[in-house]
Amino acid sequence: MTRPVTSAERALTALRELIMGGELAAGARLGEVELADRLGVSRTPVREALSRLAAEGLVQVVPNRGARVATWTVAELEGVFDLRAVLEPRLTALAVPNARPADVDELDALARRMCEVGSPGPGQDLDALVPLNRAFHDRLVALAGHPALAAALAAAIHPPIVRRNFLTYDEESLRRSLAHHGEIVAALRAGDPDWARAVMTSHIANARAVMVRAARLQTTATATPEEETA
Amino acid sequence: MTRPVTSAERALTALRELIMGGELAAGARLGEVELADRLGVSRTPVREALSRLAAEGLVQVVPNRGARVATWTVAELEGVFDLRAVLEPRLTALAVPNARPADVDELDALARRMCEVGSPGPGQDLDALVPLNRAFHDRLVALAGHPALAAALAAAIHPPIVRRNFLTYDEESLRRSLAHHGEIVAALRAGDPDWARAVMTSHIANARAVMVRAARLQTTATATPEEETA
DNA sequence: CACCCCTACCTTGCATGCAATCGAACGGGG
DNA sequence: CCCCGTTCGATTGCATGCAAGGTAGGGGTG
Repeated sequence: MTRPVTSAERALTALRELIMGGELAAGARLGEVELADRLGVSRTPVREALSRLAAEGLVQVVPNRGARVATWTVAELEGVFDLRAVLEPRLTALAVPNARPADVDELDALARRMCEVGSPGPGQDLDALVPLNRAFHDRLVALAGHPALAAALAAAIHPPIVRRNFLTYDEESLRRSLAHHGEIVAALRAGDPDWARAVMTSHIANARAVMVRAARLQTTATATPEEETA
Repeated sequence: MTRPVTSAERALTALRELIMGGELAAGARLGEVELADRLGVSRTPVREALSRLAAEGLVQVVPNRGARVATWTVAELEGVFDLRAVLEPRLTALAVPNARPADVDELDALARRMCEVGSPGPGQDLDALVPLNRAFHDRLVALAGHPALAAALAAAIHPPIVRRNFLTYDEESLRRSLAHHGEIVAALRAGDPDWARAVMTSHIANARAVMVRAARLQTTATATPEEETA
């Protein structure tokens, strides 16, 4: 997570944010000059960013025909959650013996903060939840100390990632999800890998149910393919 | 597997081959101009290829300081095999219901061919084994019909992939490995996912033992860090 | 003699220009 | 009226030029 200093990296992160944030709709055309203007750089770093995003699976590039924001089907989304259901519990269990008290405290803080901004009431801010959630899971991934597993997870998740994640959670599922984070912290503190693994399994299953339902709604809602550039 | 038509794609595949084939040693410096000359293109497609290879994990890029062929430790290699031990058996089991007789025949042909060129004797050709093995596993991945799992696997494996894979197999392990391919074909024909999964689990465990041993030998042999460009 | 600084070269990073390719609109023929 | 060939426009793909940053080597000083 180094500060992007080169133009290419800025373009990369900016584009990622644009796509993940939903500002560039799925299937939207990504013209090089247009993006270059928008980001204030030349086409070269934009091309590099598009290339890397294509490798990540966030955009699809057809030679001589430009790039588009990647789309995914409900089946693909379900596949991703199948995979998360296998990998993330393992990863969580691996994190348990590596978690030092300071690490657990950090995760605890994140979990509590998520409960604050995620609970219904005046302080609710669902947009703030997304980065907190990423921070929580990233921290957990780092604790597992398993680069290959992390790479596999990143490769599988990046594409259909939780685009505008928590906006699709119903209240009950969201409460469950937030509770899971707290329970994972508890399992870490207890040093119980099996417990942590089980909670994460529930966590993914819960998320899966939410996302699949949302995807179904979305695809039926936008049955007519839309064509927009921004 | 489309024929690379653009220079960037040719550079990408060429570089991959160069690295995977061992012509570019791990840690070797990858100068843009040098590679451009070597591949007969300009620096632009080379840069793009390096970028994408960095995303794949085959090379490491430090801003303003160029790219090097990625190196990996024994621990990382073990991590990769941990992951394969989880993912590939699942994937194999998924392939079972999707495998049509024609597909099984194709895999059967590959397995038999591998036995031919892999068995000790006058016809032995270990170099020919590598592409056959890749074809076999790729075919299996395709049959599973699980893009996310395939992406995760590719992300995890690509880096420390089977570089000059079978050269490190001792005779007994190689025989086991070849037998596994045949047995997987049998499990597919029988339509038994559990059988297929079990064989693949053994297959990965066997490969793991071989690769880890080879990596240990190699790292102790080249204890002094070498610095070479080609 | 060791350490530090300064300079010069090399490499990367980015912008821009030109050629090739693709898509679409237009006109002609069936 | 519909279909096909052709031309024009737009966009990508690649090469090259220039500037910024980094590294290595040499000279000077403590």
